[in-house]
Amino acid sequence: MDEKKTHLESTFSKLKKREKDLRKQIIIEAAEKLFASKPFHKVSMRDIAKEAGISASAIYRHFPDQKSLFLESFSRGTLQLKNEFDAMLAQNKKPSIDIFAERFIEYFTEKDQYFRMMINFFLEGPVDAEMFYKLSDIERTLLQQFDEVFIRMGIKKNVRYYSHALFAALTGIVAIFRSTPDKTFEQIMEHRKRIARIISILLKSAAKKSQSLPP
Amino acid sequence: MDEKKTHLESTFSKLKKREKDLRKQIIIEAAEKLFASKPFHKVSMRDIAKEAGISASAIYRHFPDQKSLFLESFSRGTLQLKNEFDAMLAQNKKPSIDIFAERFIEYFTEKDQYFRMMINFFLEGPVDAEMFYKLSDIERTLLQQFDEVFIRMGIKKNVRYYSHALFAALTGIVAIFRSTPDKTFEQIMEHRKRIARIISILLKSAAKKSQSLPP
DNA sequence: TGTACATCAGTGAACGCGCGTTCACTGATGTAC
DNA sequence: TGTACATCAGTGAACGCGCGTTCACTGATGTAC
Repeated sequence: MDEKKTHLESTFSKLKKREKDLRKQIIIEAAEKLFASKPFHKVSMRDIAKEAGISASAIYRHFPDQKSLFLESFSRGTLQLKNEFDAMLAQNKKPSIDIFAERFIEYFTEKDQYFRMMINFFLEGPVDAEMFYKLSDIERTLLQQFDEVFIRMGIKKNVRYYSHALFAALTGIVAIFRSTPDKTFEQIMEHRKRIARIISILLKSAAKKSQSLPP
Repeated sequence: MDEKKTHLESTFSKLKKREKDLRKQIIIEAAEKLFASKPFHKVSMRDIAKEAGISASAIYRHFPDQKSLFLESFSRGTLQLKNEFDAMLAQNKKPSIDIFAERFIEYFTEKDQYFRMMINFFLEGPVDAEMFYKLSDIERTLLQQFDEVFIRMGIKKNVRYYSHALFAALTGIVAIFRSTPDKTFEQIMEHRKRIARIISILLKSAAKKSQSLPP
């Protein structure tokens, strides 16, 4: 009886929690939509409220402040790529670095908001310690996944340098080749992938050489 | 007599022009100093005025608005690198791409303000047509200089792709590897150069292969 | 079943702030006669 | 040499605006007895 009551209570509070999460999700999705159309530091709480169909003050029932909202949006956004890379690593014993590079490009070309956020955090420094840890964590995770691919390709020395070179090059590619009035989304995507392929092929051939060298 | 008068007038007005330019320079240097310490969109006209030792409204005697001031600061800043690259190209018939890559890293590591500005313009889009042309011009010039180096190294096909790959990689390197409390300026510089060297060596070896292939 | 109370998402007005820019003005310097 | 006028860098107050956030309040829903 007592047990049953606890059980009911717990499912009930779970439902409530889920509802609350859904409300948060609506706000985050509104923010995300706006981030896609303008620089994220120009997205105001009033903008987000309007997009979500609520008043600005209501947002504060769900997020302590603007910074937390932005950060949560960003970490939800990038978590997905991390998960995809994990799945790719689990599925394929010896994956090629090409497909990781290509997926990176695809992902951040489609979710440009998050890319711009990432660069902004890099360039302007994180606002506080919490942000710093969360961002460092995301970066570290991506680099470790690249490391893993290079290790499985047989590289034994200086794996970190390969990962750094790849990560930097991919980031630069997305930063530089951007849509202009005379280029379509598809053309940008294609060009980014082409340049990314050049880099990953070069890194792969370097990796093969390093592999055949004596330890 | 008439001629002499004209001559005098012209040197006089030249003097006045120089004075005016010096005043502008003082304001730009004040802005530049502030850009080094915080995100440039957080640098206010009042900040700049205070740093320059004048009132905010006085700035408007020299620049029509904030955007023009920022743009002028940026284009003066990047012009220097363009000139250095021109000199390097004039001095050496067959320069190596390494030294261009290294100089790029050095330059933007020392003048991080301009790097952050450049990235910002890329990511958030130029404010108006004038800005767009000025920025496109700077980018095009840098790419052409890289093209020239690759051409002199003997590459005949797809030169543009090499330049794009290099430019993107270098940009990514400066964007990603940044100072943290536990890393000194020298360590950052060293790491950036190391990763840049990996990229430029890989591109160089690819260039050599492409050179030895039949046309 | 009915009543008093608690909880909490949401509202709209307001606060306080910093911003880019404008405006009327001052004072120094140069120019015309 | 003296006087009236023009030019222009610079000043400090003010304007108008948008921002993040707070506050007193409402109304719906659940809880206790």
